[in-house]
Amino acid sequence: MILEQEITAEITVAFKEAFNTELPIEQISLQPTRKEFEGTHTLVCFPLARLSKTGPEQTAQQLGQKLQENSDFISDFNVVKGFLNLSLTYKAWISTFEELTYDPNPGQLSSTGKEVMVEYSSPNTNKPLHLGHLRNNFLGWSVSEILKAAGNKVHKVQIINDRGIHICKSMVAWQQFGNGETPKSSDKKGDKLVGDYYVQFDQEYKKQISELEAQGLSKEQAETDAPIMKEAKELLLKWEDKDPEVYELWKQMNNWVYSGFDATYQTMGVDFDKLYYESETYLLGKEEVLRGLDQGVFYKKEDGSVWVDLSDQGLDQKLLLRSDGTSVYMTQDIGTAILRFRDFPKIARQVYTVGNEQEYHFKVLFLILEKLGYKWAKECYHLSYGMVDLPSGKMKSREGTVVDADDLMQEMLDTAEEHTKELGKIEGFTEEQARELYYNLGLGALKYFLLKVDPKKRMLFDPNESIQFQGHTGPFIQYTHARISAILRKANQVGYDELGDSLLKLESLEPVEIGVLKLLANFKDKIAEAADTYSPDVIAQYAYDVAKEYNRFYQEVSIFNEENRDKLKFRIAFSRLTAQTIKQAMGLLGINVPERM
RNA sequence: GGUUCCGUAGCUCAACUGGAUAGAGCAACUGCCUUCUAAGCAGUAGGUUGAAGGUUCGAGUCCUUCCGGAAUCACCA
Repeated sequence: MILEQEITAEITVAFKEAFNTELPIEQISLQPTRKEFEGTHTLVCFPLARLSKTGPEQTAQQLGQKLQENSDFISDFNVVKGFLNLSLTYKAWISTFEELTYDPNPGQLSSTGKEVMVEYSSPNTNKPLHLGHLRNNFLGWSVSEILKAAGNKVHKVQIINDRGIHICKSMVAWQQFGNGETPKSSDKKGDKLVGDYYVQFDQEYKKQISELEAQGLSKEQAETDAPIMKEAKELLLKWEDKDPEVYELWKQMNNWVYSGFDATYQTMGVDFDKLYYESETYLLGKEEVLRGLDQGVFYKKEDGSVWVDLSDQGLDQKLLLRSDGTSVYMTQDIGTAILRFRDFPKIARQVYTVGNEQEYHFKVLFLILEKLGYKWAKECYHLSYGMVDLPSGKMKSREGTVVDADDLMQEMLDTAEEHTKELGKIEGFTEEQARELYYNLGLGALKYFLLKVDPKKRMLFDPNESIQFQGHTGPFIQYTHARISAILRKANQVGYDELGDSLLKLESLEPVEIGVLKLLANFKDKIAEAADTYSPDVIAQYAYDVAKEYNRFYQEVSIFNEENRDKLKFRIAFSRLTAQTIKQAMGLLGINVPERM
């Protein structure tokens, strides 16, 4: 990246000399040279033709000439149409390598001095986590790491929707059908147990509705009259009144869920710095809505419900408080946002990692916060990601097509084990090391699969076709790292792992080596790009490119059979730098890279 | 119906934000293990970028109109 700055600087100078005109830096579009042409960097000269007052091709030609004459690191050039392809001297590449190798903060951009909050996960406490949550968590966690690497201080948080009618449904079902079942007594994960009662509530509810309908009630009437639903609503009221018995049950069932979630989070390898609970923020949201009402930002309808009118923004009217004074989803989110900026007054940006089905909700939320007079409202950002679809379409719990997070992760571990054993690669592994490897490979494959895709886009997951371990996958990249590790172990044994003054004595580089170096030099740029666009897929693609290019080198060039000792030492140091870069890039995705596999 | 997003090889995804002959992986086919790990490497084949217009040196990318799909528009969360 420093390389590109230097090239850009040289171009500016050369342009002025050649055409006697200033070339504004933003006009310089430097891009990687396509592999069918000679060179590594390409300057697009079409836009420059206007300034140079000659054709694009001539511009490129003259500019190339000047660069070659004046620059001590541009060795050659060629022009194809308006494209100026530049080749750099091997010395330029060696000094690039040197810079990277002795970089005291590899993979870490200098501090921006900014604090960022990233919210992700935020599940309901009535259903176990599923495939969609996996994408959400991996994304949010990875974006957090990328933002850190880009020089920000990051707070990872989530809001837990622990309050509301949904949890009351599980409570009612448990009271009616549970016979005092606990996670311990049934040996079930707490979130699964509570989830089962939620399903049971739904079944019972439907049964009661059809019974009532059979008795001649209308559908709407049956839905409100069903005894089990009445009971759930009653429970919610009691909860709001802090009825001790109800509150106790609520707490107990939520705790079951939390311990179940914790186990899942641990397997996923994600964590949080702070948790927010809806039960602790919704009252603040209510206050804010009432304050807004006083200030005339909102208005009240005859039935007592409170609304905001966003028709001047091209949106509709939106309910903020029900006629009975209870809060809705939006109310809680208003409270949460405000509380967060109170807790962390310095945060410059708040990122909400939430599915794209809620785009409208967040648009409205941010507008409301602005109307309430919060200046930071424009710093709120909805990191909207696409759903994970199954071949049959959307996941539907009613149709039993939900892919459970725990099950899927376990399946990945099993597949990893199967593959590894098939390949006969666990010689000399202890039981524990083998298990660790299966975990790293299984989760690596899963995380890579979910993160390599542009977050904004919906993606497809076919449960019948297991996630690949070959090709453009996590294990491919992990494998490259393991191979390099083997080389480094050997180098350490044979004693060639010190670079010494070998770099000074090198007289050439292989094209593949330059290919890898060019990629390695891009790492920080990629981090910046990924941070700017909240896109772990940029890093995923990058790690793949590095691994792919290194494998080419590995195949073409021998390390330990190299007779020239300086070359040999360089290749080892070069391999080490590659491994380090792969490790860091994969680390940003939450993927561990093994030393052996 | 209004709004927003999407449509690229048989399948899953890219394309440096308007740049060269649209690239990878999987699946298919052909080579490469007595040499640092073949979860690898090299190659063949596969495309009218949903369609038609337009903008310009240049369009998968921007504009218009169609076609097809998704999300959203609740006193649900």
